Amino acid sequence: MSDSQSERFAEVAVFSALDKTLHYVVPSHLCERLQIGIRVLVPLGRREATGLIVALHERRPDASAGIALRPIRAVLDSSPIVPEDLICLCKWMASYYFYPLGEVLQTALPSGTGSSPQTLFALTSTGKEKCTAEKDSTLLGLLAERDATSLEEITRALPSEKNIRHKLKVLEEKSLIERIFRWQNPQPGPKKIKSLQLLAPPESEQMERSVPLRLLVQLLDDAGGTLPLRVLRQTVPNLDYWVRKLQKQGAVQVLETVEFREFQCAQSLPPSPAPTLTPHQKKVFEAILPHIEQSSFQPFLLFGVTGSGKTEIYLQLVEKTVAAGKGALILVPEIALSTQMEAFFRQRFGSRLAIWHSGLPAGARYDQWSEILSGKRDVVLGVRSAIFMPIPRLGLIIVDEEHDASYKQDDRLRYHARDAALMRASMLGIPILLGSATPSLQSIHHSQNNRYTTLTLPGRIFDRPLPDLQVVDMRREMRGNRILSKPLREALEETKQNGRQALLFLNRRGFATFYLCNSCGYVPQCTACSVSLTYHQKADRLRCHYCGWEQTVPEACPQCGNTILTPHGFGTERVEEEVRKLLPSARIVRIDRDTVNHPLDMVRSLDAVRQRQADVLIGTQMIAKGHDFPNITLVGIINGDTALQIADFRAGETMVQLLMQVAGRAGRGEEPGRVILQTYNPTHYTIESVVRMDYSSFCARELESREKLQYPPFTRFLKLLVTASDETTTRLAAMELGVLCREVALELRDKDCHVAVLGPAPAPLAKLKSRYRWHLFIKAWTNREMQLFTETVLNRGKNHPALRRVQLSVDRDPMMSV
DNA sequence: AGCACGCCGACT
DNA sequence: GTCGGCGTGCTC
Repeated sequence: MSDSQSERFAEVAVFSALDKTLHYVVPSHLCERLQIGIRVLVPLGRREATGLIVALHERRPDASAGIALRPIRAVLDSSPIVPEDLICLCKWMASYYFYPLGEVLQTALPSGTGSSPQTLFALTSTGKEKCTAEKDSTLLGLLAERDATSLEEITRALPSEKNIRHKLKVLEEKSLIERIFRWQNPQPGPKKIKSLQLLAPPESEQMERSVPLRLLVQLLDDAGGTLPLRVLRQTVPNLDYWVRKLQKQGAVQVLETVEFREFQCAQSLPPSPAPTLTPHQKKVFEAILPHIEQSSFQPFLLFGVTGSGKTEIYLQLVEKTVAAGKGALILVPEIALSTQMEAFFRQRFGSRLAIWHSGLPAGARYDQWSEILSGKRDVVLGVRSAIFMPIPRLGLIIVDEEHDASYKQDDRLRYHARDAALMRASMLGIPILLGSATPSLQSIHHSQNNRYTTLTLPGRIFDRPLPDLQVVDMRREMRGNRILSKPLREALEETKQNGRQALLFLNRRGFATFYLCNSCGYVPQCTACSVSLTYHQKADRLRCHYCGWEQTVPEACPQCGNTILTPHGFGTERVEEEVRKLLPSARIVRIDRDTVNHPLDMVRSLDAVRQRQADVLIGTQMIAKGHDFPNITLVGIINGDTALQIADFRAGETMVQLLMQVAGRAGRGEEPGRVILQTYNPTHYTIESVVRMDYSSFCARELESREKLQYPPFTRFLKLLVTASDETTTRLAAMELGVLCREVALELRDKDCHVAVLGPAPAPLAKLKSRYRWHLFIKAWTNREMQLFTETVLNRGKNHPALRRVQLSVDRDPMMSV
C-alpha cells in the first residue's frame, strides 16, 4: 500500500443520501487549500459529486481500512463556507433526526451551493472522426448533433432506443465517447455589475465642448468617483461613446463591482433612541446580560403576554451582544411576524441586520448568507431555517413565540428549530432566550425542573386592560345564524359605527367545507388524498387543500345519481359573505391561503389593515400570530372548538395558545378590546382557561394529565411513516416494520432500553398526493433509549425486502401524534 | 440518491 | 444464444 508518510486524508460528507461520510486522499498540490468546511469535488463511483470536508486526518482513518481511497478532484472554495460550530450542529441534527449528514449540510446552504455536477456524455475526438466517416448508430448521431448530453436528454430524444445506459458504456469502452461533468444551473453567486471609476479629470478643452461629458464627470464626482454604468446610462446621453473615449485616455476605468441585493419588507422607521426599560424589563435584561458577557450556556424562558414589551428587551440584549463583538440570532415564526420585528431591528441595526425568510428571492438570499458568513452582518433575524446561518462568534440566540408550530419542519429533515437552537447554544456555551405569552408545555416543564431560568414580564405595557371576553354558547344560537351569533353581529355593527376595526378568526378556509349528496350521503373526495374536497364559491369549484386538485361540483351524485348535492359547513369565504350581508358598506380583507400566494401578499394585506384601509379582517391561523393592530377593538372567534376535534394529545395546548393569541389582538391601542368566543363546548376546560385568560392553571391541569397518560414532555415520541404508491405494499411494509420494532424492543430490554411500540395504523391522512400512508409510534422515556432503539430498527430494516419497496421517514418529536 | 452488477424471462 | 427487465448492494 501507500508508503508515503506525508499523505493526508479528508473526511467528506457528500451532498447526497449517503448515511456515512467518505474518506479521500488529499493530493499534495491541494493540501494547502484544504480546510474543514470547504466544498470539494470528489469521485463517487462513476460520478463526480460535491461534498463538504468535515474532518482532516494526518493518518489513514481506521474506518477506511481495506478500502482503496481515491483522491479529491478539486477544491471549490477558498475559505470555509460552513464554520466548524455549524458542522457540529449539523452532525447532531443528522444523528438526532436520523437524516444523512450530507443532506443536512445541504439544507444549511443557500440552494444550489450544495448541488453536484451533472454527468454528461460527449463524443471524443476519435468518436467525432468515426461519426463523420460513417453515420453510425442513432445514439452516436444524436451525440454528434449536440455537444454534451445528459442521460435524461438522450432518453427523451430517443424514446424507442432501449438500454441506452449499456450502449453508452460500450461506446465509452471503445473510447468513442467520454463523460464530462458540469453544473447544470448556474451556481448562485454575487451579483456583479459594471461601474465606472473616474481616475483623472478629462482634458478641460473636451469638457468645455461637451455637455454630456460635463454631466458625466459631475455625477461621478458627486458619487465619490464611482457609479454603476446602469445608473449613468439613464441620464448621460451617448454614454458608451464617452466611456470608450475616456478609457483610451486613461481618465476612467470600468470596474466590476458586487452589488448587494437588498430586500426589505418592512416599512422604514425613523431612527429613534432606545427607550428606557421599565423596571420589569430591566430586571429581565439584567438577568440575561451577564451570560452574554461571560459566554455561558443558559436557557431563559421569558413569559410575557403580547404587548408586555419583549421586543425592546430583545433589541437591547442584541445591542449589548454586538457591542461585545459577537453575533446574534433571532428566530421568529414566520414572515409577517418578522416584518414588524424587521422594522424595529432595521431601525436599530441598519445594515448590520440580515433577514432570512421564504419570501426572499434566491439572489437576495445568497447575498444575505454571504454577508453573514463574512461577518459583515452580525444580527440575523429569520424564520426556522435561519438556525443554519453561519454567524461568526455567535453570542446570543433568541427564539420568539417559542411555542409556535412553524418551528418544526414537516418534511425531509424534520427538525425543530427551537430544539436545534438550544443545542447550538449549548455547544457554543451562550445564552438562549425563549420568549412567549403562551410557552409550550415542554418549556414550562423544563422551567419547573429548573433546567430553564424563568423570567416573567407581568401585565401589558402602559397597563392596558386585558380585553373583555364573552363566550357565546352556539348550542343556543341554533335558531339564529350559525356563523355569526347575535352578540357578534351586534358587536360588529357597533364597531363599524365607531369607526373601529374588527378581526374575525376561524381555522377553515373556503366557502363550505364539503358537498353532501342528500339521498346517499356521498361526499366528493380527492382522488389523490383521502380528504373531502372543499367548496370555493368564487371559483365555483371543489378544491383539495392538500394537493391543490380542483374540479367542478358534480351535477349528479356519482354514487346514486341524485341531483341534489348541498354544501355543508363553512369557511372564511362564507364568513366574508355573511359580513357583507350584515355590513354592506364594510371594507373586508380576507387572509387565508387562497388570498395569500406569496408570503409578501400577507404583508401587503396586513399593512392595508394597519393603515385602516379595511374595517373587517377575516382570516385563518395566519392572522393569529403577534401582529400589532392598534385599531382593532373587536375580535370574533367564529369556531372556538374545531381544534378539539383533532385526535392529537396536543390539541388542547395548541387551541389555548391560539385562542389566547387571537384574544390578545384586541385592544392593543388605547381603547379597551372586546373578544367574542363562539363555541359549542363552553364548559370545556380549555375554553374556560381562555375565558379566564389563565394560562398557568391550564398548564398545570394539562401537565398533570400528560403525566398520567405518559405523554410528552414526560416521555419522548417518534413517528415512523411508511409511504408508497401501492396500498398493499404500504400496509404490508408497515406490518413488517411493526413486527421488527417489537422484536427489537424485546431484545433491547436486556440492555436496559425500554420503549413502547404503538401501531402500525393508517395515518390520519391515509392517502396524500397519491401515496398511501401508514405510521407507527414509538414511545421512549429517555433520548438515549429512543436513539438506540431507532438506530437498531433502521439498521435492520435495511435488509428487509418489504421495507425496501417503500419510503420510510422518521419524525422525531412529531407535532401531530394521534 | 445514482449507478453497476447480476439474475431471470422472452425474443432473434 | 442475446436483449432487456428489475432486485440488491455499494459508493471512500
